[in-house]
Amino acid sequence: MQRTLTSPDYTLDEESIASISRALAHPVRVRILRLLAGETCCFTGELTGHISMAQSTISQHLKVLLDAGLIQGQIDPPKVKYCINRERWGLAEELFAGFFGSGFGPGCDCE
Amino acid sequence: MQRTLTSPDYTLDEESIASISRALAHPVRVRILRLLAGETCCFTGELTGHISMAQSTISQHLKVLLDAGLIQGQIDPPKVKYCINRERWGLAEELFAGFFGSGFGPGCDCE
DNA sequence: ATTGTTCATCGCAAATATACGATGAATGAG
DNA sequence: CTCATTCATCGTATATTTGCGATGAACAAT
Repeated sequence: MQRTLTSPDYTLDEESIASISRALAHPVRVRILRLLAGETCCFTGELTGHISMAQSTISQHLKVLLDAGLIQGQIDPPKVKYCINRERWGLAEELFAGFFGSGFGPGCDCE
Repeated sequence: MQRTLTSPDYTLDEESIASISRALAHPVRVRILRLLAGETCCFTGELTGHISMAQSTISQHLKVLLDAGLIQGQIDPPKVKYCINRERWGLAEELFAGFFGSGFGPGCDCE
């Protein structure tokens, strides 16, 4: 499937926001990030106990978060410890704050 | 396709973040929101000029943003004027700020 | 009534996402 | 070496997303 008819000229910011959003687009991934960021940071496969999904499915979701750069893994045999990628996390925070915080044009007379 | 094996017990916040994220998960929708939020309030037709996608495709993306509540439409025959739904926009801003701003657990010793 | 403009919706095709069980790889324990 | 544990990956099935052209609905102007 092609993405557009002609030009795919998206801003880096636009691509980044879309990319991070795709990673956040499933509630279970939001849940995982919450667990990692909030409570007991640096979890392992204890996620499997907290989430009631097949282990393979959770692993897939972790991969999505990894690919988005939002988390990082660290092998600690025979387990793997995951935690938030603070750098990327902070970048995401700024990106979204800037996006949602963008002002409204002066001529908006809707509603 | 089933969503989970057993419990779908997601928080309202988790669902909301996932839902809004799905709407932001395509760069062209981020672009559209930027145009609506930043510049002036737009008619659909002006978007057609700015985006180089089939009119039907743009209309579909607008529908996604509408369903997510991020924008609102106002008919002004024969055109339709779209603009940001400020209320929802502000709520999204808070949601994401709270999410990304959530602190890290004291025990994070990763990396 | 007919035409033109603007936008939404339908129908199709292809790509992605989601979930699961089964299997494979890596490692520590015995 | 063999076994158990932990996690990733493969293969499969189904659902959703994305894109387009074609068509439909609403309305203003003629």
